[in-house]
Amino acid sequence: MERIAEGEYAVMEVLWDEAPLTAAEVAERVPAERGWSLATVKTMLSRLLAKGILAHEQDGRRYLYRPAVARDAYVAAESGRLIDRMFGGRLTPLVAQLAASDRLTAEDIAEIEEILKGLKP
Amino acid sequence: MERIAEGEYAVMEVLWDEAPLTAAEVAERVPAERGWSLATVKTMLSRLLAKGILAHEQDGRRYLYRPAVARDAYVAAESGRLIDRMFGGRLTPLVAQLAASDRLTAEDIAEIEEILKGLKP
DNA sequence: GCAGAGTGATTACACCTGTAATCAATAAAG
DNA sequence: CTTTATTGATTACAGGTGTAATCACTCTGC
Repeated sequence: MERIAEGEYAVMEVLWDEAPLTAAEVAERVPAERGWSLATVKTMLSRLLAKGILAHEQDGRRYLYRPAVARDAYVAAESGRLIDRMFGGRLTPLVAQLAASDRLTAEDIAEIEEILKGLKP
Repeated sequence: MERIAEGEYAVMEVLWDEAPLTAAEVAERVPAERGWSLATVKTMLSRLLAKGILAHEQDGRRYLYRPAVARDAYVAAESGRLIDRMFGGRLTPLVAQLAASDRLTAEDIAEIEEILKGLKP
């Protein structure tokens, strides 16, 4: 699966949330902090199309864009890449790392334990 | 903290493992799959120096390179970025995601439970 | 002393990314 | 019909990255 650049990811967030949308609708929904022009959004859409991350269908004179890659699938791939690169492919050291850096609240811990319990046969 | 590009990361792995090293020594230790020339390694070293990720000390006619950023600190920062971007800053959905994608062995689960237990007051 | 090997510095170049502007076609408004 | 607004396509351009080659020194071995 092709990588999604940081900026492109902002566009995908929009379309994963709601699709299909026109270019203009996507531009409206991109977080305002980006301060993007419509032109910039259109560039992102073209690149995502070229990468096969988006698909589009004709709607009169314009296109409707929709994700061609599920968010879950992408997020799983990207997390896997990070874990492979930094933790030798193992999740345990990541958890240890985050634990050691105080990023886990008591609530997080409880939730994670819950998830893990559900995995045991 | 400046980002470390994918290729640069391979150089950092070497130096986090053993330092200080000369450019030639780093080149020897970079994974052979990369197929890098010495020149390429030197470029990486220069860029990492410019970014302040590496430091160097003179050793006669050449330099000895050593990390200026601890591996743990970098890995924590980078993991945090991913988690912020993809999981709204929460670790729980990451674990859920990985759990759902079959990346956790029974052993992993046990280890993570062990870690979490150690965190509880 | 001179030729060759090793070293950092400088330069190169294509591709990706962020951030658009411009263009050509067409639909909408008047 | 003619002007205007929309829309996708094409082009632009600087900065980062992968992947080096070349240059200018300077030790080392003869």
